[in-house]
Amino acid sequence: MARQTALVIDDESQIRRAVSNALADDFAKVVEADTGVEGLHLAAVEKPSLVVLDLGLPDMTGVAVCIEIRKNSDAMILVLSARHADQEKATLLDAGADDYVTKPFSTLELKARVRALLRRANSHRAIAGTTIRHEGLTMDLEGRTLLRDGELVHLTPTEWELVRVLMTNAGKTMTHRQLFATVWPGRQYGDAQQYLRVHIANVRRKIESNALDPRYIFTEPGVGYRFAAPQ
Amino acid sequence: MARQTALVIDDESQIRRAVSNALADDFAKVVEADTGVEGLHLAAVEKPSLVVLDLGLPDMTGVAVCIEIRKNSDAMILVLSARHADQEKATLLDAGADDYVTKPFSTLELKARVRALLRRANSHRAIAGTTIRHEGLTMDLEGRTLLRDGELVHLTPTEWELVRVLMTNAGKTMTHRQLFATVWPGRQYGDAQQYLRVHIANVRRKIESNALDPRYIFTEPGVGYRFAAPQ
DNA sequence: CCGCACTGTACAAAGATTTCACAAAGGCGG
DNA sequence: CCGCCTTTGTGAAATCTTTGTACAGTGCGG
Repeated sequence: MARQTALVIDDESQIRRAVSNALADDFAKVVEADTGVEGLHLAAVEKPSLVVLDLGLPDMTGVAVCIEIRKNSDAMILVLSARHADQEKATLLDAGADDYVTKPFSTLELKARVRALLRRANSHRAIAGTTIRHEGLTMDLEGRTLLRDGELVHLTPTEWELVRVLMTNAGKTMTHRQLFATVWPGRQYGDAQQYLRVHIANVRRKIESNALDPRYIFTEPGVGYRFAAPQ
Repeated sequence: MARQTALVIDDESQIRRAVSNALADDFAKVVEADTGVEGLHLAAVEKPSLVVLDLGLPDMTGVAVCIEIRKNSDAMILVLSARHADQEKATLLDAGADDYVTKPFSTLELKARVRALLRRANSHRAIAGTTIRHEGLTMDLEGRTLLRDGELVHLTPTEWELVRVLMTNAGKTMTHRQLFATVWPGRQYGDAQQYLRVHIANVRRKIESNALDPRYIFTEPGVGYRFAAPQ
C-alpha cells in the first residue's frame, strides 16, 4: 500500500501528539493543526488521505470543518469526541465524516479504526463499477442482480437502492437521513424512519437467514444502518 | 492479443505521462492529446482501441468528447474524474463511456481496469458472429435464425432485435430505457413501456411454453427484463 | 385487396409502496 | 429492579403503479 499523509486537527497538544504517534506507523507523513482554519489550509496543501478531527475546536464547529474538507477532498475523516450523543454522531456522519471514536480511547483502538478506514477507502476504489462481494452475497451493479449463496434474490427497486447504498459503503454507518436521501431523492425527510424500517425489514427477510442475529445489515440505534462490520 | 493503439486525453502533462507509461506495456503505440479538439482529431486519425479521457478539459466537456468519439468509433472509453458523483457517472456512461476511475488512482489499478475493459471488448467481439445457446434455445446471429428445441421460430424484425439484445446480455437486467434505445434507435423514450410490453408478450408467446412461469425472459418489475439467470 | 408487422387503447391482474397498529427491545430516572 | 418512554421490528390492509393480454386501427409491399 502506498505511503500517504495524515492530518491531525486538535487544539490540545497532548492528544495531538498521542494521535500523531499512533499514526506514524501507517503514514509516511503526519501533519498537525491546532485550529480549524489551519486544518483546512493543510488539508488543501498536503492532500492527506486521512484526517483525524477533534470536536470542540476554538474557532469552528466540527460540522463546519467536515463540510469544508469534503468540498475538495475525499480523504477519510475520523472524528474524535468526548460526548457520545447519538444526535451529534448522526449530524457528523451527515456532514461527511466516515467514522467516529469517543474519548477516552486507546492507541490500539485508534490504530484499528484507522486501518479499517483505509482498507475501505482502497477496496471502494478497486470495486467501483463491477461487483461487490461479502461472504455469501454477490451484488452485480451492472447486471442488477443479487446472489445469495449462488441463488438469485429478487429485490424491488426500492430494496435494490437501499442494498446498493449500504453495500457500496460497506462497513460505514449510513444515517437515516443519508439513506433516505439516496433512496427517495427529492422527497421531504418526514417519516423517513417509517419507510426505512419496513423496507429494511423486507430486505432482511430476503437476505438474512436469521433476522435476530443479522450477518449483513446491522442497526445502529439512533443513527442508521450499516452493512457488515468492523469491531 | 493483438497489439493496438491507445489515446490519452488530458490537459495535465504529469497525469498524461503517468497514464501513457502505465499503458505502454499493453499497447504498441500510445498517442497523447491535451485538448478535446485534438483528442477527437487523433481518435479519427489513429483509430485507437482504447481512449483514456480526463474530465475538466479546457475546451470541451467530457460528455461532448464521449459523444463525438462514439459517432465514428467503437473504442473503449475510460473516464478519469476527481469527483465521484453518481449523477455524473451515470451521465458519462449514457454518453458512451465504458468505465470510470476516480482520482487519485494507482497505476496498478489503472492497468487492471484497462485489461478488464479490453477483455470485455474482445469477448464481446468473439461472441458477435457465432451462436448463443441457452437450454432449448439457439440463436444464430449470422443466419438470423432462432431455434426452439430444434424447431425454427419466426421472429419479426422488432422481436429479433429484442431477443438479440436480451440474449447477448444474458443474466443481466436490461432496463426499459436500454431496450428501447437499441430496438427503436433515435426515438423519443415516451411510451416505451407500452411497446415493450406488447412485443415482449409476443416473443413469449413464441418461445415460452408457459407464460406464467417463464424459462427464458424474466420480468424485473419497475426496472426492465432479464434473459435467464446470471452465471 | 390481402397479409403482415407495428402502433395504440383498455382493462384486469400482479406487484410495489405507503400507511397503520402494535409488539419487542433498550435506555433512563427513580 | 421497575415502570416509562423512545426507538425499532413486523404483519397486514389500503393505495398506487406496473405489467400482461386481447383487440382494433394503421401503413406498407406485393
